[in-house]
Amino acid sequence: MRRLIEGALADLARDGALPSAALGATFSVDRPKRAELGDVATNAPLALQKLAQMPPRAVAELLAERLRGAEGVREVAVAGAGFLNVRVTPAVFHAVLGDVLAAGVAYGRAPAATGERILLEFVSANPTGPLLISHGRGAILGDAVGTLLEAVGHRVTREYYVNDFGNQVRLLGESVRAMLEGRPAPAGGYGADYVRELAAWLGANAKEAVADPDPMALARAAVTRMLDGVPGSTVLPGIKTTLASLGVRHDAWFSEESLHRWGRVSAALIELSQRGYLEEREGALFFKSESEGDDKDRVVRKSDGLYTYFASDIAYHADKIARGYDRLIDVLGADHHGYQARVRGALRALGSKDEKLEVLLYQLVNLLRDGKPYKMGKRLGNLITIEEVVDEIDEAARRVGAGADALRYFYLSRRSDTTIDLDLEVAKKTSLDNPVFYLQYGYARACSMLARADEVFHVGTAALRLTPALAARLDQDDELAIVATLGRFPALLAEAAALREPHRIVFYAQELSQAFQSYFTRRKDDPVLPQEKHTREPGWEARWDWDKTRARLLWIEAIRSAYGAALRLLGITALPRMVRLDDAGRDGAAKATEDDEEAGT
RNA sequence: GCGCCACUAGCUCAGCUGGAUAGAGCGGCGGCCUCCGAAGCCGUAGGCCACAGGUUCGAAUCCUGUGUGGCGCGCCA
Repeated sequence: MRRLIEGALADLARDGALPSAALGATFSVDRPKRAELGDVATNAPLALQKLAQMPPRAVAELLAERLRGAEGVREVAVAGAGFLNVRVTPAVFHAVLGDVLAAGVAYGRAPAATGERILLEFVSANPTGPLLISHGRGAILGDAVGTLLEAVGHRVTREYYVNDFGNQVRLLGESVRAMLEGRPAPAGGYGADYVRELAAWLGANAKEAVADPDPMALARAAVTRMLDGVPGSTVLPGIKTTLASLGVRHDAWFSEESLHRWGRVSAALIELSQRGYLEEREGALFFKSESEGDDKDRVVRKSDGLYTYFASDIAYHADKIARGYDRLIDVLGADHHGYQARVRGALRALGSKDEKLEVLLYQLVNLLRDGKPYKMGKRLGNLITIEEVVDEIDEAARRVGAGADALRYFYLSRRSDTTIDLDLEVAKKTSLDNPVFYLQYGYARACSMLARADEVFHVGTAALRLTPALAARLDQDDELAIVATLGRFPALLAEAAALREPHRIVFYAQELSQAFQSYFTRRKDDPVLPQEKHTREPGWEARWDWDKTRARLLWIEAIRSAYGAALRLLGITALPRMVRLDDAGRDGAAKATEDDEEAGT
């Protein structure tokens, strides 16, 4: 439709009816807010008025004249100050339906590997403790952004940067050692339950690391356990396991320690030094990031001779560039936003284009309990892990995966730049009222109708073809409105990917589900499939309008495809059917969970 | 003090690359199951879009300022 309008404008310019300067204007081509106005609306006349130096209504009239008679256009109306409302022919809707049916769950996707090579770094939580509920946001956001980018044709490497070097890791090792020897944890060390479990396992299974005089040997063994988990432990399932249970995937695990081991850190610093970006002051080595737009210069080597975290970060980003990516995306929590300037500065100082780096910042998750701030601390021993929240919801919903779906929905349904309040009590109490189940229910309902059509009436959509005659049987406004919604999906997906905003997909899926479910409830008197009251009359089969049924089944199949595509992008399970939890069952399940918890405390 | 992010219905949030009468879920009120899944649907009440200026034919949307809240400003990671 946009092409049609652009074409019409170009024609007008060529004919001299419009100044060619007017072609530079940007305008919208959308569905009007009120469906009765038309199928497609554009504000082009309003947007063009300045450049065209004509009143908008005059532009609108010219454009309307040009569009009338164009293929697919049924009716054009000039409205308001200069809007153009267009009604399209049924053929346009049918073409959309054909596209969706042909593409299936791949609907809306661009051909693979047609875009940029992107390195997407996310989570990268310190491997000194289990993943907490607050880490979930970065994990799920990063994963969903990765999926979106892939869907529009980019080649994405998802990477977890493992901070297995430096103070924190050393302290983890020392805390384990202290635990093994019955001493209290060192200052700033770790003393939570999971360290006890970690120490017990390492003491029994990693004798070489325990015996090694190098304290880093034990620290490294501990990090490996934090990532892989302690077999059979619920306290320490392992970061990789937790991410897998959320459906979060990484392609690569990049070790910070390896940068040091292979001399990458010193090499990067030498490079900076040769370019005149390093300066020694008071015994420490500074990177002159202030000259590259940072607030102040940053230390890369402390006066005690040890490199800072930032030093490895320079080397890490230099390495990413060297690996040949077109774009580096770092998904970071808002508490790291200060990093951008210095890392950007370092890339620029190393002679790379800093525009390659894109920082996707997400605001933090505020934990509340009964409306009051809930402070978590590794030393307080009150850590809320992803694992435990997910398990609890799984149990309440009586399905493994329900917790991951609920958490993914929770995090993905909000824009990344707003702070989230997560009330643990409310989250538990309302886990079964989570809107994610609404999304899944709509999908299950579509599947269930298709299955019933196939099994009971032997009308499988796989064997059906959308012929023009069949397509013409879809003529109701609400049916065509949903087709129009399906038609929007590819553009929406492209936009969501470009803006790195998965929440747009959530709201789209919600809208689709709502329109779909509303349709069936409102049309109880005009069912797609024959009902009992029809089938008990002899000879009903000859009287039933099977073509209408076939047309609508294909329509449902198309909805199911787009719907499934959206859920897949979000990483939310598309369930072909959902086990009904009646009110008693839901209460019972919720109650059982509470009881269990009390028993466990 | 400086920087980043936000402020939209009672609550949680969409809408923000300017466009027509600002939307959804939850909660409130009132309806709808002998028939395609009621984890559903329909209706209804509820809004100085934080505030003040500015730009514009047009501002929830862009700019400036103010207020409130979150986060950051280590020779920590």
